[in-house]
Amino acid sequence: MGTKGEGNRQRIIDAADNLFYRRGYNQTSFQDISDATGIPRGNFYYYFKTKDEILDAVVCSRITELTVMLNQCESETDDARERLLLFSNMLEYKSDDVLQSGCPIGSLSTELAKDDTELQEISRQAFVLLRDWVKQQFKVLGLENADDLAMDLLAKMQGVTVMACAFKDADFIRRSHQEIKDWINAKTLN
Amino acid sequence: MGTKGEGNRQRIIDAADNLFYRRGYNQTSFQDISDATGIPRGNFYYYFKTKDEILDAVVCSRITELTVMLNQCESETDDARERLLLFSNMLEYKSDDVLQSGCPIGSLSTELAKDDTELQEISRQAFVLLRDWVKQQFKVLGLENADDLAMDLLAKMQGVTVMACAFKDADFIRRSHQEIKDWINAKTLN
DNA sequence: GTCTATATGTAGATAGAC
DNA sequence: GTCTATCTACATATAGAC
Repeated sequence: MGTKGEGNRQRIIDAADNLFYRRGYNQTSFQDISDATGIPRGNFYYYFKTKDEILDAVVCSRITELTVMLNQCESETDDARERLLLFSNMLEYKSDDVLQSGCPIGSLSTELAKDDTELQEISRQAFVLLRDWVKQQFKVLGLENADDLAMDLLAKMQGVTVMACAFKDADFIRRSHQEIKDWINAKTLN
Repeated sequence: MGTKGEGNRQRIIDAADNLFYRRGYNQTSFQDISDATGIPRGNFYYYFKTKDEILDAVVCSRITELTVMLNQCESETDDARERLLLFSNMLEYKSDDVLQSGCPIGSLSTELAKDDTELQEISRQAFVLLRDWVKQQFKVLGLENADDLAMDLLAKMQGVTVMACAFKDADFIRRSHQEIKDWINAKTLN
């Protein structure tokens, strides 16, 4: 029992995840999610009481995916510096999506900052995860200001994303990614 | 003739400008603008045929304001390096607004990237103005890669804005602003 | 669990009186 | 130029049959 239901629940989350990224949270309607999944609108309320709850589930899903991605970075190398370089690769790896829709986490946070405060707090959880992980890598490398460096790295990546998306400039992503890798090396190589 | 009308037109633009920034373009309704101005909804269509036209007028208005601000930077000093430093001050000067709603230009561009392509092109005009002006300052200082440096500076400011807004962190703005000023000096002082 | 029908509100846009 | 009334579409959400 419940297997079919949980399958549908996940399909709703996956479709919403994609639509929230490509069109934005406020611009995504239940009809859009219904069209993408084939599941009728009214059925959503069996799984989620409100649209906010779908957002919450989407952010949880993203956090799970990010955790998997960060674990892969950790399993690929024991060197925290190399882990940070792998993490920064995401920028160029997701280049096409970034140019079209920006950063899934950054753009959601920016959008929800203009709505109710509670909604932005939900979206912030994903940033907290990344910030803590990056901080931990700098910490392992013996750097005192690990949290500041974590904020700096995330800010660099967000800034590149915003400008590259605004100007649809893939070359800027490539060039900036290289500069970010140089910065990571400069900070962590002694 | 027309004087009262143009006054109302500007009041609509100013209210829309503020609301587009604080709530976002898509989340701002004609009713919101009506409430803010006291001008009835239906009246808007005398001045603008569509909501898109209001957006266009708002972006034009912002470009005018930015031009004034950039002219002030130019009139304050003949040194392009100092002009860039003055420009970067905007980040800290508008700190409260940035924490609450992000960057008016960056957040609008990010939002409209998820709508129709034409809308984002409208919002991009403001970024083009800033990019060209910053580029010109670097150029005057004899730097070869002036356009790259302009993109780098804008990306830095956008990144700081996104992260500071996400974490509501005024200290991060202050610290990052100092680092940006150091970067400008490092690039332009020989 | 699934789906249809519908309630209720509000969006952008229009028509036409004044 | 100004304002009211209204159109059509679509939003979130609910009720209840199956």
